[in-house]
Amino acid sequence: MSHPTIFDVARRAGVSKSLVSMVMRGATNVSDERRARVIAAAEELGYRPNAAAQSLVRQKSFVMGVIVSDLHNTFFADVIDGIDNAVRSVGYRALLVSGHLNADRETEALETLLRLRADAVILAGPAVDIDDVVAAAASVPLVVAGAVSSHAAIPSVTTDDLRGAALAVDHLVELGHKKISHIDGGDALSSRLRRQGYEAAMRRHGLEPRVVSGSFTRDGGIHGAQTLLAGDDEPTAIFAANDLAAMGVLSVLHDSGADVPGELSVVGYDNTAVAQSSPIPLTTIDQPRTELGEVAARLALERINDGTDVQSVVLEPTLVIRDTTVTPTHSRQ
Amino acid sequence: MSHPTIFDVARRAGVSKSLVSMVMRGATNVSDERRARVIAAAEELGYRPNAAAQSLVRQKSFVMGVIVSDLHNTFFADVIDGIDNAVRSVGYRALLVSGHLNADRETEALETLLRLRADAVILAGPAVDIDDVVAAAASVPLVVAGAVSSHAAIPSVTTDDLRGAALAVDHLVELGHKKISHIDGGDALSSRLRRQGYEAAMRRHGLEPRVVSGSFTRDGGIHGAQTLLAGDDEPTAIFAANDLAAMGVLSVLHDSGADVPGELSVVGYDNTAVAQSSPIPLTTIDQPRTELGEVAARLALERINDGTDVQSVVLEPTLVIRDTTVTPTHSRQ
DNA sequence: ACTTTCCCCTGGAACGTTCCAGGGGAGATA
DNA sequence: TATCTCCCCTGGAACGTTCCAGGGGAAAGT
Repeated sequence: MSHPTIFDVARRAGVSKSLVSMVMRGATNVSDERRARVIAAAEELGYRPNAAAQSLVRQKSFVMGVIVSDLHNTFFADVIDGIDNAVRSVGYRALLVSGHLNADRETEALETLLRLRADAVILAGPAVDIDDVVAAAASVPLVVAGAVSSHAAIPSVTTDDLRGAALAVDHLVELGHKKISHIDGGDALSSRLRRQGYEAAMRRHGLEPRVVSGSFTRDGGIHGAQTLLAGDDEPTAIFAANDLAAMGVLSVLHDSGADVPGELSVVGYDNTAVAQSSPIPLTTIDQPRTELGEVAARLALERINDGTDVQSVVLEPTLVIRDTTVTPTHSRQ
Repeated sequence: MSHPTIFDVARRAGVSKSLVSMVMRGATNVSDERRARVIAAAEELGYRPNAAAQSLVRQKSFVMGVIVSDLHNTFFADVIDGIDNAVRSVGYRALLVSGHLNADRETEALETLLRLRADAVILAGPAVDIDDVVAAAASVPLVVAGAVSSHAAIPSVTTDDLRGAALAVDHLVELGHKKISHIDGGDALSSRLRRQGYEAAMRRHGLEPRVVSGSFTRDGGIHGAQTLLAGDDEPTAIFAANDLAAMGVLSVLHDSGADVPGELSVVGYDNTAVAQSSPIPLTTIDQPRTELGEVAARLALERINDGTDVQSVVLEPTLVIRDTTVTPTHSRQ
């Protein structure tokens, strides 16, 4: 049950602990014969270096701590893939702690990672008040991924929500739509940006924006769609705050017998799994999630290595055209 | 940037390192005055105990390692919630490593956790060949969650797929369906069990089972549904291997203009987010995911504490009735 | 034959904790 | 006054590594 140490290996191989250490770290100035003996002994005993002891003496853990605000959101799965890739290639390991969408739990997660002496910490979509985190940032490089950091000392990597909303509007306008309504996502920062992007793009096209309030949930989409259908000036296209809300819109349209996309086009945001697996695959805005993680990891690694401050990064979203958007039918136009 | 140690705190508080250690661990036999001084000093310096050093000397890390086979699958998000809850309440921390649905990466993840000297490891839905893991099980308690372990030395926690399939069939039969087809999920163990459960339940009701091959993906559902619709004996209900496949079925039915659930009822499996957020919310079989994690964590903790071997556990699935299943229309019956 | 060089190896100190044996001093007891 | 308790505190050893200074011996140079 208990773990063999470097001494156990040394004894079995008939060499000193130092020689075992050298072999394990791949030093070159070791005779082939001794090296083979050490490797054999280590194998036989099932020896594994104790990372805690290594971390202590090396003053470095080669651990990239990652706090995942919400594991239920597959958005972060891709971000983590990106982090993991970037980090593995330079000999680091990504260790994840779940934040459970809860500020206290995130603070706790950060504490755990700091005690473990992670060399840097990436906050993936933090819900925690960033000010609580700033103090910690004094002892470890910190990077925020997928949310804007409100604090200058903490760099963040995000995508451009203003631009994403413009992409959606441009696409619909190009198809010939003029009456394009937006169901917004509430008070969250990214919701505000998407709304502003929508409004600006509409005006740029000489169209009148029309926003109804909603949320980042299926129900938000349902309410928004109901409001829009009840009005006397039905739109020909709806741009929802995210995919979940778009699914709500689709369900209202399905129940009311409206034909999608024949009568009404729908665009979501985020390109989540539901957008793909929906009965009618959803046109949506994609964020480069994996890249988001990769860039965040790179920033963090840079800060570990030279300690210099790094800039925040904003990445470009893209449009993914699927089956919920077409040219509006003439009768409705 | 660098972290203060127990000595820094001791110097600032004017006491010995041992006293600081005692205060940090909440020992009672310390005078109030000294305790206050130590706490103040620790606070001022931003002192955080070094978990690596603690782990070394205590010969215990209070880390529960978790290998998550697939972060993109929200199934595991709930499992992890369960693990985290169970583990936190006894002073442990769950540290996650992503397996990226890849046997090599999982082996690597296990290696990482073993080097960190996690006190136990939970494999959540492992894709790795369990035999590769058995050797590791000699040095650390191991528990498999959400998949059946083929090895006696490694206990597992799963839900009863045979029973889940029976639940689906019973529900449809109760509604009056007789022609119930199953689109299976391929070769995976759980797919086989669901198919067997379906077949057994059908025979129990005196009905003839009809299985078409598919997979655990949207495409699998699409192909299966196309096969069924092309045949001359259309079913009145389809039981898909999982929710994703069911979404594929729904999309084929949507395209062909078939009314769901009026003409055809559909049942999925897993109760994933798509089941809820689908335009027509999906009737499906739910696995007690959180409980799965909790039980796995409890088994692991038991093995840490008394080292005795523990039994595998099988939990009960439940039926979640939503909008894709109704009594078949007379004309079709 | 003596020194130098080089290769391969070794022991000791250090990393930041915990825990244990023991010590100083105040108050109680004789 | 001398002894005993008890409370609070301290220093040292240990945990499993890495890294450094240095050592032994063979080969090479003088």
